[in-house]
Amino acid sequence: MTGEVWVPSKTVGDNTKDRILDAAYESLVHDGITGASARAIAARGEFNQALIFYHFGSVRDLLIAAITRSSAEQVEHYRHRIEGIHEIGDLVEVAAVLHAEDAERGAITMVTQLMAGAASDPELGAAIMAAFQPWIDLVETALRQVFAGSPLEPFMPFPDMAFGISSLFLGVELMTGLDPERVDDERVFGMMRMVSGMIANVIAGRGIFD
Amino acid sequence: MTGEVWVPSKTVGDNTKDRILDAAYESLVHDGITGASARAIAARGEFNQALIFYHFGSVRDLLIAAITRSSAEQVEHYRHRIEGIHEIGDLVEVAAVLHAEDAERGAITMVTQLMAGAASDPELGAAIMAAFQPWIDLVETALRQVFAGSPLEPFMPFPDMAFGISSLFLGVELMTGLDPERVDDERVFGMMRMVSGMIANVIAGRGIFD
DNA sequence: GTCTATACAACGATAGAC
DNA sequence: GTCTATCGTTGTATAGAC
Repeated sequence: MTGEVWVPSKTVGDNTKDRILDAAYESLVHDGITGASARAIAARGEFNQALIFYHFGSVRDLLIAAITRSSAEQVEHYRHRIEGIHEIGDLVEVAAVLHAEDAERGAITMVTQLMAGAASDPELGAAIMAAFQPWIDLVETALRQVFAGSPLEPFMPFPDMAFGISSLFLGVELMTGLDPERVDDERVFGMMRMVSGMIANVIAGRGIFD
Repeated sequence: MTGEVWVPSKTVGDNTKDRILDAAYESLVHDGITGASARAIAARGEFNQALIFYHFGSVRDLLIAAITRSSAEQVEHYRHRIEGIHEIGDLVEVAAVLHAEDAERGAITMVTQLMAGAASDPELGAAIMAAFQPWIDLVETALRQVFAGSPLEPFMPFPDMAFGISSLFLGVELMTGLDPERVDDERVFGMMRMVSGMIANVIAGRGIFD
C-alpha cells in the first residue's frame, strides 16, 4: 500500500464508452437520480445524446453499468488499503479517509442516488445490491482481520456487523449529502474512534475503560 | 402508551389538502422520487392534477409539506412510545418495532426518497434536514434516559450518538428498500440486542460479558 | 461509430369556465 | 375551490445521413 491518492478512472478512460460511463457517474453525483437524464449526461461528457442509446441501449442500463464499474474499482482500491491492517483503530482511520475521499468524489453518493431510483424499480434494486455486495464483503474481511486471535473472535457475528457498518456508512453519506454545512463528519468519526478504543481494550483483554 | 398500532393520518384527513398530502406520501413511497409527479400523485388520490398547484404552488413544495407533516406526526407518536423507557434493551425493542412499522408504512422510505431527490436541490435538502432534526433529537432524548444515573453518563457524546444511530437507521432502511428479499432485518436487530446487552452490563457496573 | 433531426410521451404549470 | 383544456419543456428513444 502506497500513500498515493487514488485517482478515479475518468482520467484514464479515453474511449467513448468510458467517457459515457464517466459522464453518467458525474451526472448522478451532481444532478442526482432525478436529473441524470440522457441529455444531462451527454451535456456533461460533451458527446452526442444518441450515443448513450447506441452503446448502452437505455439510460437505465447505462446507470447500472456505471455503478458496476465504479463499485468494482472502488472495492479493489480499498481491498489493497486494508491489507496488513490488524488494529481496529487503524481500520477506523481508513474508514475516515474513505469517507473524506468519497465526500470529494461522491462514490457512495452515487450509490445512494441509484438506491433511491430503485424504489420504483425492483430490478434496478437487485442490480445495485449485487454491485454493493462486494463492498459489504470487504468490510467483513477487514473486521475478521482486526478481531483475529482475540478472545472475542468466536462470538462476533461478522456478516451482520459488516452489513450494519455498511448501512451506517450509507446513512452518514446520505446525511452529509443532505446538508454538508450542518453535518460535521468529524463528530461521527470521533465517536467511532472512542468506540474502537474501547473495543481495542477488550480485544487486548484489558478493562473497557483502561 | 397503549398497545394499539398507530394508524397514519390518511384515515382521518378528509379535506382536500389532507387528501393531497396523503396521496403525495403514497406516491413517494410507491413510485419513488423519480415517479412522484403531479399526475401520479393526482391519480393516486383520485383528484384533479391542477389542485396540487392551486393548494401548494408546485410539486416540490407539496413534497416538502408532506414530509414536514409526516415527520412531525411520526416523531410525536414515538415521543410517547419512549416515555418511561430506562433500559437500553427496551429501547432496542422500540427501535425494532419502529423499523417493522416503517417497513409496512414506508415512513423512512419516504424520507430517503426525498433525501435522494435533494441531491440536486440544496434548498430541498435543508428543508428535509429540518424535518428530520426532531427525529434525531428524539433519539438523543431516549439515549439520555437510558444512560441517566450510570457511571458512563458524563462521558457519552449523546448528540453524536443520536446522529450516528439515526444515520444507521437511514442506511438500514435504504438497504431494506433495495432488496427486501435479500436483507434480513432480524440480523441487524439481533446484533443490536447483543451490543445493548453488553452496554447494559457496563451501565450496571458489571463486566461487559457478565 | 457518430451525427442531425425528429417522433412521441410525460412533465410542470397556467388560463379560464363553472 | 374544482374542473377542462392547453402551452411549452423535457424526457426516452429511433431513423437515417454521413
